[in-house]
Amino acid sequence: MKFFNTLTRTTEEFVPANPPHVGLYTCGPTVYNYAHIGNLRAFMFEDVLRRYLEYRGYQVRHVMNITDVEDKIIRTVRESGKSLKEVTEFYTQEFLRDLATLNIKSAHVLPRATESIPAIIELISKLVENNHAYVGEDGSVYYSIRSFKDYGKLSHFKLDELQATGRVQHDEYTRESASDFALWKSWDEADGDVKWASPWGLGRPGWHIECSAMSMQHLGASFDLHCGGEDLIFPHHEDEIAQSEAATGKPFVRYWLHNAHLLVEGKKMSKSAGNFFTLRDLLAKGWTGREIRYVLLSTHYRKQLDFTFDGLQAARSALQRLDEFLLKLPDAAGPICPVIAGFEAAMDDDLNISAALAAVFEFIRESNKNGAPPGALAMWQRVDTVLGFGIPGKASVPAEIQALVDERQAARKAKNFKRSDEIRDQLAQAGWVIEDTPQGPRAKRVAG
RNA sequence: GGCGGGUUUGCCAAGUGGGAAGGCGGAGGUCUGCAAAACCUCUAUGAGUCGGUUCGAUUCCGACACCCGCCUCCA
Repeated sequence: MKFFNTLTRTTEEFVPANPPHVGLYTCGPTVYNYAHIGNLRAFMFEDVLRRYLEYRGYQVRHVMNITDVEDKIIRTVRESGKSLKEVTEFYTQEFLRDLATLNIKSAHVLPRATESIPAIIELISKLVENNHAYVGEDGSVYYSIRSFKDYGKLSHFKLDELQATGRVQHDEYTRESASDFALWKSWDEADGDVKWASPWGLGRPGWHIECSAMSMQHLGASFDLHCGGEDLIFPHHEDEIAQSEAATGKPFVRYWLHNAHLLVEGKKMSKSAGNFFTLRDLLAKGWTGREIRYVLLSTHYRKQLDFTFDGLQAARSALQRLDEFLLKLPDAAGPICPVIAGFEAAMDDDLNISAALAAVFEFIRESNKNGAPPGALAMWQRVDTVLGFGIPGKASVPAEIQALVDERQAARKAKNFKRSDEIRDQLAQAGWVIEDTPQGPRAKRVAG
């Protein structure tokens, strides 16, 4: 199995440090608002990654942090008059619900930054002792980028090539170099009750340090996989490497995987453009979690994805065709048939989902034409542990619906087509479609 | 300015130095009392533009055009 490693910018064979165990850390949400569809693409990619690793027999330990203390959260707390805990707990639960809607597997460990303060302080202390960090006048602690000679190895930026932008100059904190970043931010009045005691006085952790502390706490000083959106490459992940490796002297992460962002209807998602969607927005428009799942995972994770309503419609049609196929498969009994040709080869190749889905649809067409191989349903159950679309139940037709189907069939036999068409309309009203197949009528529930 | 990605059929989207997957849509067909549903078949002599290398390029190299991302707390 091969992955494109951001660190080397090449596609490399994946070899875990300690097989069959795999340590996977994925950067989680900052819980001050609902996740939007762009956020969810990242979690979808990570879900497919994890599921495929498990499919391949690895025992994955998946850790995803919840960032529950941060500037934007504090602003929300201040503006809402609620407590930090109230705000972050609410959005954390909403986030987990979104993941469930999309059938994204929950991480095994979901550490919160606010529950990891001791580990964070310990890590910062180590960096201060090592002279990789220093305490500013106001009691904030900063990481000294110049102290880490490999700084820039992930993003491939050179320090002197970094263009200073407005944000650097506007920073309210004191530090020696504009590019140094805060490990610990000293408390001020605007922070309200959000504060913890530390060797440097009251304050709160910076953003990057929490991921270093929590990932190493749960996965060790070195682990296999670390993922996130491509925007996190710099500075977030670059800074994580600097902090972690300066503290431990060991290589932090072996494979870095990053997903590209998405556009909505060809444009960058923004509230002012009116193309900003949360999952609840899409559900309210009548789209289902699995349709959204299909759209989000069907484009390769390193390619920019254009999220459109045409795409959702296409996903709906494709899934209907898949469901139709699965419903006609005989129940599994006996041996499983070989996995769809090409599926694993495609997924092994840096999760080439497009090619994998192409293999799936070729299999469907071939099976429709010449009959599915025995054990196909059991095989699909295994494939679906990766795709996560779910397998439609052989829907039981309610008795009153079946009675109408039978009555219509009797009317047809008696050539009473007026009556049979009435019943057909009636069934349509109730959300059922009749398929008159050579084997007789079949009632099918229609979506929407 | 620095670093990086992209441009494939109506839309979405793969692979590949030697006649371009797959999905959606569209067209035709099978089935049907008629439909619908379902299924089958077909649907890019051409891959942003111009050069080069090669027996041969969509695939390699070089220009150019356009689009996009990152450049200090946005997945």
